[in-house]
Amino acid sequence: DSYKLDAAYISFSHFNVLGVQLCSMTKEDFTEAAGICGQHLYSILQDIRTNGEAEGDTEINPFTTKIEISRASKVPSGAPISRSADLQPKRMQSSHLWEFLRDLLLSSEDTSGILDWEDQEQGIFRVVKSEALAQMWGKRKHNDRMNYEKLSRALRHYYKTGILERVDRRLVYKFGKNSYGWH
DNA sequence: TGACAGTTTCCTGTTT
DNA sequence: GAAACAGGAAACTGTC
Repeated sequence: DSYKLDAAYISFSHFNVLGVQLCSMTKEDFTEAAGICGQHLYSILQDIRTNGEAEGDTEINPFTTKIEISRASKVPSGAPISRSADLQPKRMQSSHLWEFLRDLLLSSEDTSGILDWEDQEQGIFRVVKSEALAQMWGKRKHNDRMNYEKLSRALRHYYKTGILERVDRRLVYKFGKNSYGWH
């Protein structure tokens, strides 16, 4: 968001490295790994290395933070940077429930009042038709036994990870600090 | 093949 | 009484 880049076009799979390793990459290594955004990303990295944190950008980017937490911890220190033959960026269709809800809220298609924003600026939304929503989710996951009880249990797991925050109202949820893309 | 994240399923109890 | 919420526990599934 800060650099007006579409994260979907960045090959994050090639950056399973520590910060030290990242900063020691040559320009050729970096641009090869980063794909079509390589040149631009490399100049941003050089700027950060030279000037420290980008001016006015003291917040942690939740997207990159997510990558660090979920991927980097699995890579042993000093592991070589992967060199996949396929360096083309891939637009993955995520199957995560909260992203499904987010995309439904943001989509222009008619959701027949199944899910609605209460306050988009704060990320607060309401489930209007609980069972219909569960059926949509079940359809996405090819699971015809899905229901709202199970869906809501999955949503409650998000409270402890900060993807969602509690709203003490029935059928009302709020995106938390570790969610993104709904603003 | 094992570890892990993200659910899914089932359950008991509570609140609205 | 029904629907929704809360959260523990274990199983399952896809990815790395």
